[in-house]
Amino acid sequence: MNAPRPRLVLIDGSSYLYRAFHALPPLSNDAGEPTGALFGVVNMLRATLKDKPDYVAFVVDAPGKTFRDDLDPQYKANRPPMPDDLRAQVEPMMQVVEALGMPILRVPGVEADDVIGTLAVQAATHGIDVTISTGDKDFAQLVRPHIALVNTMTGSRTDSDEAVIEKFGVRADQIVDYLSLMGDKVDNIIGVDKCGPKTAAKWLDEYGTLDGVMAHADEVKGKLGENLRAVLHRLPLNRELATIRTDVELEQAPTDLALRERHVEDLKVLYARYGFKQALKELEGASGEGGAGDGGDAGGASGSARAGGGATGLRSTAAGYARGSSADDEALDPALAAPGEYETVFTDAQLSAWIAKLRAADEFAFDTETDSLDAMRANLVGMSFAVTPGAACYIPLAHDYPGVPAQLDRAAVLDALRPLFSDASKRKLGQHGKYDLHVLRRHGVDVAGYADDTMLESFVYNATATRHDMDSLARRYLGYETIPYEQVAGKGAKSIPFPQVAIDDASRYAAEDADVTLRLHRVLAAKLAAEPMLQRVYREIEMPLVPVLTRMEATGMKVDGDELRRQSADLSRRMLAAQQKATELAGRTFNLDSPKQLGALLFDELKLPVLVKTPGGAPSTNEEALEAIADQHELPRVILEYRGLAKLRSTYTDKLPEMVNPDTGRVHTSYHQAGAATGRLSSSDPNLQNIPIRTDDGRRIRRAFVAPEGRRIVACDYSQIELRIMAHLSEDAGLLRAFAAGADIHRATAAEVFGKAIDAVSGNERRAAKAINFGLMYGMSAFGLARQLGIGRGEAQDYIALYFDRYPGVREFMERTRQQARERGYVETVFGRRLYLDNIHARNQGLRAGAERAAINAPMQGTAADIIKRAMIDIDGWLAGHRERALMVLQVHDELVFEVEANFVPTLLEEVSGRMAGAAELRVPLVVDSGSGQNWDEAH
DNA sequence: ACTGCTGCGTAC
DNA sequence: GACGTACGCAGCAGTG
Repeated sequence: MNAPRPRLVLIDGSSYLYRAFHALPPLSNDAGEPTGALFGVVNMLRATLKDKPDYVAFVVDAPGKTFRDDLDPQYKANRPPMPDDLRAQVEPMMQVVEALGMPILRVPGVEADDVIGTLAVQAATHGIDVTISTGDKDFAQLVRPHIALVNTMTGSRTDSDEAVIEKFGVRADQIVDYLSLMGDKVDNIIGVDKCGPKTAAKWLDEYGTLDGVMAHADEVKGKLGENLRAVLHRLPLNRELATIRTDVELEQAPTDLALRERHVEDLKVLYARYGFKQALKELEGASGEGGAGDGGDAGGASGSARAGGGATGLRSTAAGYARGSSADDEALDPALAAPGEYETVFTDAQLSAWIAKLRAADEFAFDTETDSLDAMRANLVGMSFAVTPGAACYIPLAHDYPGVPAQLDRAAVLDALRPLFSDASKRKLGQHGKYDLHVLRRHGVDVAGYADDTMLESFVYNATATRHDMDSLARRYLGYETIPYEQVAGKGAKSIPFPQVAIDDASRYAAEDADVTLRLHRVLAAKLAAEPMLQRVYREIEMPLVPVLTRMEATGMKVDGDELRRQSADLSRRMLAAQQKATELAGRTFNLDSPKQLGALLFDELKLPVLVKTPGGAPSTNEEALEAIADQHELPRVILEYRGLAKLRSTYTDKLPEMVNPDTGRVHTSYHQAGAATGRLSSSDPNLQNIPIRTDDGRRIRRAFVAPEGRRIVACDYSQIELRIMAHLSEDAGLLRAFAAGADIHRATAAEVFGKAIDAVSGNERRAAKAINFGLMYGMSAFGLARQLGIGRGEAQDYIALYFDRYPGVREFMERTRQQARERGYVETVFGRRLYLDNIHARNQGLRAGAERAAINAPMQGTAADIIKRAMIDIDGWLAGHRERALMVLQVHDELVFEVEANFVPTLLEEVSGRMAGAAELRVPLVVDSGSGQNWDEAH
């Protein structure tokens, strides 16, 4: 054997201090000095010294700038100052390190990482075995022969390429590229939005290096692909920032770092002072295992209040930007990005002057600032206005902090503004104005003439760009960087409510909102004007829908909270029974909610076969997987039972009662008008578009959506609307005939495909036909159909071939749609709404196939969305004369729900059905089914 | 304590 | 790899 190589341990001091601080409870000594982090670090140091390294260094950052700061002024710009409780532990830590006899390295102008990197490489090339002791994954890039990482907090050791691959999914030489893709929040390195370890590893596996990923960026589909392309230009900089230098000038060589004699007396004093009993005992020659210090106070619970201090709805969501559409490659006008001049209105004279300006204009932009993101609870804190680009004002109304300047009276200001807001001929414009309409309405101001909304302009112009918040739009269409909300109000737990934001800061932020909205409108209105069909979708569908949705949200729906709580109790009881049964069957306890633990139990311990994998490659425990092994063990069935119950309770019966607004006693969902690229609405807080209906337990939840005394719930839904649209678009003779005859479309399809008379179709055949019908609309393959029906792939292929044989128009329609997507880069709905497909020409087969499936689905899903939106606008207009008797309360894609006076039900059914059916003239009739009852379940 | 990702499941 | 569009829950790993 060779002589043992000498060993060098390089300790990443800052990393351990911070990690120990976060990982350990906030311990303190008898004098009340914080000691948690110190305790962690000291234990780590003692463990390190037990192995008796030949050389050792404790490396920490020196204050001052480094080359990374020069590369990127934003580097580490987000870092909050060190918490006081941690700062207090730094000096004691250095004293302990010193007393232990460890050399301390703190090199001005060089980050600790680079000191460690340089020493490690030098030592390794001079016959020394190096261990880097750190909790920071970035160091994985240094792993190579004779350089290993160890994390003594977790006990993990990474000492080979295999170990790096096992941990990160990439080789050590790919780590820098991997980090560049993910970015680093704490260092303020902007990576690819939504790209985490899995995605980064997948891309690097596929394309080898960062350069490879960048070269193939146009093949990556979906939002991730957009996000990747958006930050492409930054990635080389990220690589530089993430690369640990191994060539900096240092005064010390590795061999200068011999461990010195420890200073026992100093250590005794320090250990005693901070209460490290175990360490003290060891020092005094005794030994023993045991208690790791007295527990201090446990970390205090924090409020779970939603992030307050919201401004304009989407405005305050996180940044992150998407590439502009394929339709707007023009250069941006630099004048658009110039800073604005803003005025804060404190006096009546200033207010009068601004009102005069607003009166003189045809159109103005406005925005509200509030103390909550929830429009149904938010209080008005200030308002801003803009009439000409670059000039805006902010009127503070309810800022409240010590020394706050006198502000105008809120009620008086609103009274003065009311005539402007109620004048429908005065065009108002906003960004996500539905939010502001709610706020003003709740403060006694009804807005008429809400004429333009930049979020909706952007959505109609290019729905593929996923973000339509103001910050993203300003960046994309103006080249303008807005002031982030976090900059004025802080972020997360440290954020302050908007009323406490200094008026000066609030003014810059809020006035900018109105100014930028106006600038954006100028740009986007011109773009839309150049596309007459899109212009119509915007003018005739999206804008008129805004007040309709506002009314529906404001109305809300009555929910019987007590009924839901009873259901929760019942579900809990049954969950407990399932859990006990599962424990019995497993022979041990485990967390039924943890797919990881469940997978280990089923597939490792019980050795059940893995028939389904997750997209991440792990054995799946989803419903399909559990069904597949349910005949081999009792446990999977019990898990399925538990899952079903847990889902209902956690998502619905527990949560919905919490969401009842105390002022109205109802739940007020938010509809997101720019939510789904196809033009559908989405619903959140709570999402009322995914309330269960398929199982009996699920459907019970709908019984809690009730009508008040004397009223009924009425539900009207389109029958098979997307298939009817497919018939319309494909003009397939067979499909048109079936719908014209009013046939049960799945049964009719089965009769055609299986060559039988309508009456001879079996239940199973109808089920298969239904799967084909739906599958086709989603672009499903034979493989998918086979899986869905549990049949062979060949058989599934036969069904599909037979289908296309009987309905050749459908095949042609699908080919035509793909063709159009390829030629023009987009597909459109019957009403001209467009969806761009960024990946339709991707070289990557999977991405391209995905884009083709989306292309086939979008015209049908989108046309259905257009139709029901038109119906809603029409119905809302009719309901204007009947507000006391009937309210439109919900939309669920192909269904509208109303709350109606009992004696008005027949009228409403007739009117609504007629207006829904008449919302479009297609080659097939639109059929509407409806029902009524005391609750939403009965109405079906 | 907080964030983001993963796995899963609900709707149309 | 294999079915389109959403929202949201719990677990979990990572994090100065």
